[in-house]
Amino acid sequence: MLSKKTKYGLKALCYIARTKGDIPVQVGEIAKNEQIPQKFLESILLSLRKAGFLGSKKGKHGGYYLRKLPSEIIMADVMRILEGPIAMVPCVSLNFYEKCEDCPDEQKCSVNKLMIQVRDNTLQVLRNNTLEDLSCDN
Amino acid sequence: MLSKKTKYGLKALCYIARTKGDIPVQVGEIAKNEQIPQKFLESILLSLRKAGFLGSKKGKHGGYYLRKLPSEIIMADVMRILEGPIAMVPCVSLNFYEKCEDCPDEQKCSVNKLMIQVRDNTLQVLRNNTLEDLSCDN
DNA sequence: GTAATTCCTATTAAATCGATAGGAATAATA
DNA sequence: TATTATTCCTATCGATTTAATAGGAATTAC
Repeated sequence: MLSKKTKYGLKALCYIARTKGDIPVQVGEIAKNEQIPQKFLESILLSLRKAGFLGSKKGKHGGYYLRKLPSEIIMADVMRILEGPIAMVPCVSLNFYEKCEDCPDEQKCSVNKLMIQVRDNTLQVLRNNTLEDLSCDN
Repeated sequence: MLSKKTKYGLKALCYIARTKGDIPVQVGEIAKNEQIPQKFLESILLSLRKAGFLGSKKGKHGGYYLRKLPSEIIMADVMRILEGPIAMVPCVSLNFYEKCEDCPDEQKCSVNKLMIQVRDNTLQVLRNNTLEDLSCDN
């Protein structure tokens, strides 16, 4: 299941993407319009900023803005920051690989084989979708 | 992330599938060979039995056996029993649909659109893989 | 210097997951 | 019939994760 963090984060990115203004978008405004707990959203946008997707301006009239074009923000990358590994088991994760302690031989593990397929298909979708594709204009 | 329940369940199904004998396979044997807590495994096999994948025999020399051919046991169905919904959000789940309380219009929700694609691609894999395909023979 | 905002850390509350406990029901067999 | 071995069932516990809240420091506009 998708965490609320990820869901909120994606919605916030969309919100920012469709705000065509010069001034940064404030957390309070997003929280209000997207019905997201403000303090929670603060921490989410902070991590998106640290990951390089967002820039911020502090103080009065501060807020967040995109640091790249929506078409350059790949969903796979966003998901990895917000949700963590895309793979369903660490032993098939490309970016968060970990060996399973209970599995003597990964090559022969049936679960491993299946989850590699799932991962590849999920990745295909997430790599081909950018923030622009989410049609945030509605 | 895949729950241990699902992982254990899949491994147990494989174990049973590759046991070519007339007598049912006992929980204790599977637990020992696959390094799964026995009591936990009991409850997992019980749910797989209730879902119709396994049959059981009680009492001495009892155990579990497959009720279908491995080639007839679809991974998507097993996953739904063990792991729950395949979709990452309830609003795009085919078998466990639920409306998002925070989303005014599903048709226009950007997260919804993305997750439908992820679901479809995941389903394609899980529907095309059966217990037989997990190559449990190794 | 005041108000408004991001930034940071800590804490709490709730939910879920993984595992355990204890025993009832059932069946084989000596 | 008694004993043993197994599935079956319910309840609970502990740990972890998730979602949300709290409080205030740092920064900036005016």
